[in-house]
Amino acid sequence: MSRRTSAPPRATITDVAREAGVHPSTASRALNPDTRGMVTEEVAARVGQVAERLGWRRSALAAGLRTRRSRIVGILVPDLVNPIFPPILRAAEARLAAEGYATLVANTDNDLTREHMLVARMAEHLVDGLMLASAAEGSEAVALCRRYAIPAVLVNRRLRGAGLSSVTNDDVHGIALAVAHLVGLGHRRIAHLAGPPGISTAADRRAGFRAALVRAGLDPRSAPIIAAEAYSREAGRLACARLLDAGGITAIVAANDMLALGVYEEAERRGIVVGRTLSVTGFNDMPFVDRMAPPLTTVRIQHAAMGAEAASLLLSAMAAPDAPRRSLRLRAELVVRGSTGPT
Amino acid sequence: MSRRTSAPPRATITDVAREAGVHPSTASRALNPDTRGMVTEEVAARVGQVAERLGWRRSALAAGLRTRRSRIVGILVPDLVNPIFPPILRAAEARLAAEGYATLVANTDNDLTREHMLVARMAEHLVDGLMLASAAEGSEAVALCRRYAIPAVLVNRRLRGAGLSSVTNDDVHGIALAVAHLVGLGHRRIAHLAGPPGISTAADRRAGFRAALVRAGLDPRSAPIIAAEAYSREAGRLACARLLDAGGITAIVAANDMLALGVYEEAERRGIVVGRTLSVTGFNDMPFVDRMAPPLTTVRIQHAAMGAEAASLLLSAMAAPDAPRRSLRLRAELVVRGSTGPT
DNA sequence: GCGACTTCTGCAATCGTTTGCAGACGCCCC
DNA sequence: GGGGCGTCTGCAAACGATTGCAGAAGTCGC
Repeated sequence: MSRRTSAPPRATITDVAREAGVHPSTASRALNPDTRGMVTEEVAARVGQVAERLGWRRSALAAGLRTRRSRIVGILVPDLVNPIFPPILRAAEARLAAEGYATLVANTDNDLTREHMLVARMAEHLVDGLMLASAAEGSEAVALCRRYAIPAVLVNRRLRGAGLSSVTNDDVHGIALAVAHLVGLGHRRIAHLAGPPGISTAADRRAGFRAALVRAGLDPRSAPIIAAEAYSREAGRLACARLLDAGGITAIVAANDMLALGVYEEAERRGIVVGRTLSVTGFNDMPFVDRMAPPLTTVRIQHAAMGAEAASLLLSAMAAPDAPRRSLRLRAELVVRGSTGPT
Repeated sequence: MSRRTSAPPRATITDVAREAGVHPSTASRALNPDTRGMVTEEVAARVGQVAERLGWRRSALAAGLRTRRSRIVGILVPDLVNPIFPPILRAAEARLAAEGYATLVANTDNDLTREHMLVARMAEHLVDGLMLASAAEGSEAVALCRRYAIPAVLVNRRLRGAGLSSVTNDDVHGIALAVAHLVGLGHRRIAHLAGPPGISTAADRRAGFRAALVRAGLDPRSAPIIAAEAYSREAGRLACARLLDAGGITAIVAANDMLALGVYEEAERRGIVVGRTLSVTGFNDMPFVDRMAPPLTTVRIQHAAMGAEAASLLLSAMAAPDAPRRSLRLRAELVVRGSTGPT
């Protein structure tokens, strides 16, 4: 409203053209790397210099309006504060920035209404692509992308029938590593502290857990599985309490480091020594879990690679919207520390 | 280039106008909350319905081109993976989103060239404002903002003579809390593990350290101060090694939790028990430092408030570019845990 | 020396909104 | 009944770039 504009009017491409003695269209061609070849070397140089001297900067708005490409991509995360997202975002942003894209970031709070609004807003800004790190079941984000014809990829989560490329961890394999490790230590009564329902990582890890037990010759039906309400410390603690109340277990495979920390807390309350009386494994290898007491045995995933690959997938999808979808699964590895020990 | 457009052409305001039997300008007024009052109730309703039916979405590009406002703000951070930034970003994004702004995020890597390029890119996108969480000395970001007439605020760092609003922690007071705590425990030979030079937080905390010693009646000249090369674990460990080599100290006030963790590591290597033989304090209260071994005594800062306040300041600056600058200092509090003990 | 061909530049339309200006219309009051 | 005023809507010109088309040179070969 009240933008008291004392702003020095920015130079436009028309100014540059006039100053360089050429037509704006020629200036445009000279200034755009892709079309520079269409003008004489000499003209290109002259226009370039004038542009430099006048401090000209392309207006992404005007260019985007004409070309219908904003050179912006959006990234939706549930909650940036969750430590697994920053590395993903950082890697993705780096990759995209290298290709000349700016990155719009927004938090959905796992709130579908909010998510809807944010996707719509991004559509208004004509984002060239969307990276969805939030998609839970019930999300309309995918449908909206289709409606607005915005290329999109999923990261960290899959979604059935979304018809989108995705990059995820090999959760099944990762959990199998944890289970095999515990079995190797002699554990037979192993429980699973699962993630909240409706989230693909939770489902995959739960399935991986059962499969791994079977492979180890154990009966999955006798292995307790309890789902936490959320991927949070407190939810983990509560679920753990139920697990311990049932009794009889010597190890817990948590779906997540955050949940594993909940286990630490409940164990502390009960005077149980993690790593001795009770073995615990996490998932993600968040920063600093190597300095917990005890250091957490966990499954390390490739955060940065996930972001970078997702960015690549998105770039492909933007370049060729009709190309077939691809799903990448990134290898996970077990990091053995002090929270697991022989039974 | 090859966007094989099978895209269903989006409805424009002209389509809506035609369908509603009014002129595009009227439709524009009806669809814009600020100008809705200029048209009849009845027209507004009709246009609104048609827009809804046609699935019309305002093109932020076209609107921005005309109004010279993009409704986008940019946020520059050095490194999103540094745990203090996510909460700041999250709070800022929430506040800005509520006001209808989208948020462009980019990492500078503390690389001035990169920073320059990113600010330029954001200027191309005609951001309405910029939040700089990265500004170190020597940064041209501030100058660029002035040149491009982009309202900006600093967050977490100050910059002399920048002439910008800023929101920071009360570092001096925060460090004083840590020092007073240690002195209260009987420590007299206290060292400071300072942050890298050229960064305002490092300078403020260093100054706070000296001032606090004086206030406690100790001689600051006999208190060793060594600066780490960076705010990182490894840099902290190296600087700590030099501190311990010099000998004679019973406590270390680290400028940062990350540096404090470096102290943990070096202490471990030397068989020193943190919390007993050596007391250590951090700064920031990053997630999970409460579960370190030992739990870290540290100064808690108001991350979220910082982001929210910075967003507010930026909103003010955008609304009234010529209004006077304001500097907020947020109160810090000491959280006593296991890493400090009586000498 | 002329036609065909290539290479470079200019012309003008276009992307989708917003907004100053002015006209139309209805109403009130003298 | 007419002048004045207020309210609503239409007109057209921006905003700053891109691009299909066409014309102007210049080149080459015969």
